[in-house]
Amino acid sequence: MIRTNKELLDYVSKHSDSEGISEQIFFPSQTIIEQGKRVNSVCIIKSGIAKCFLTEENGNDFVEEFFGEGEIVGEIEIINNHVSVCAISAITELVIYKISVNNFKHLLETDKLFNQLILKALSAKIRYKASRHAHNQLNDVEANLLRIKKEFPDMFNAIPKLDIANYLGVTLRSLNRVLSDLKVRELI
Amino acid sequence: MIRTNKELLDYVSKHSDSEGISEQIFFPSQTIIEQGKRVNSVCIIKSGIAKCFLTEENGNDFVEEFFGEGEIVGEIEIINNHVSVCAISAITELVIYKISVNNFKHLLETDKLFNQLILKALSAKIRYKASRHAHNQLNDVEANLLRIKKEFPDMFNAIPKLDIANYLGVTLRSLNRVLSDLKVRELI
DNA sequence: GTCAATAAAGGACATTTGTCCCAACGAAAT
DNA sequence: ATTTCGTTGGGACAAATGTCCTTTATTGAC
Repeated sequence: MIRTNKELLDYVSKHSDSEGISEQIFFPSQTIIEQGKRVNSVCIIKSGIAKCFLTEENGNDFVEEFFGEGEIVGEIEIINNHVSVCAISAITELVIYKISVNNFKHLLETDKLFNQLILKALSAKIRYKASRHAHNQLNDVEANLLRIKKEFPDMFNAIPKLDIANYLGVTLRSLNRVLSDLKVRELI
Repeated sequence: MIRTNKELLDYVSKHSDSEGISEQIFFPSQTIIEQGKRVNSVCIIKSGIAKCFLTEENGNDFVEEFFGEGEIVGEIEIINNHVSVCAISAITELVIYKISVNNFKHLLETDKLFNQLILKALSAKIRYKASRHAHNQLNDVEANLLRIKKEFPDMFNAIPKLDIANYLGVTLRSLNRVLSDLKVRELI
């Protein structure tokens, strides 16, 4: 449920003393990337949890993913030269490695290992999006909830309920209903 | 609604006389890639429409995307060295360019332009998956249907209804209900 | 030509989820 | 101390979607 990318984190922390990589701290609820805006650097999470989400015209949010250590954000926008489709904001306190656009492009072109790590990171994102959304669409809230709870039993202590509801694509009311029902049936 | 990638198609057709690229024809309902199996070549669609879908344990299908000219399949599995999460099958008659695993890896490492085209193709897949699934989760069937109908007005003549229902993540019954309701209200 | 399999259409009812409320609690600000 | 606001919890009802079943064409296999 919380995506990580250890290989990429290892690479970046080994190169973190280089000139092109800096560190930055964000506090809970701070925004790292805004939806619909141009991205001016790529970020890799050193520690903490962030949410990647999308706000629809009607004001509803959908949480695409929760990102943990080693996950990268902003790379898609730079590769495709587009504004961001999603917003990224900190859930816990967050430490990130920041790479400028030019540095990122330069690494991608000159560093074979980095290029491969990015290809792998993109492929991994597609894989888990595919299976996650298929599950989400094909099962009811209870099944989806039990599934993520299994992956991350402590989620309710780490992530606000509204974010979890938005990750499941349902209202907070529905999440609460399913939760209290599971408690009655002693399944949770 | 039907994804295409003109840039990639141009590249591949220019190189299609090289030794590493062959052509192959598939007929409607034939399988190009099986779910859960190792992939032994990358395919780029020259013409026709294919569906990329995932079958859950309960037997239900979810259609991830419809692929048209220039879309690539199998690259994710090779980059991440995994079995396929999805299956690919032909909806119309299909002509594909086939690149062997080794040739694909070789191109990725030695041809800067090809490398960039693959990075872009992966990023594009993530972008449209993100916005598509957010819409799907946050709106009802009617809204989702009208949205794809706008993109591809002729879809019901090109794609079986069950596939469209599985793309929307609902049952055929629900799709029919919405359709007849729209007809009554003369919105379709 | 016949038969099985597949696609399409929809009735009737059950279940799931959303909407609109109201209420309690705790954290942070004044 | 009071106020405000975000978070949590849930009742009552409405709306959306699923399940199960029946029917009608159509196509392809034999």
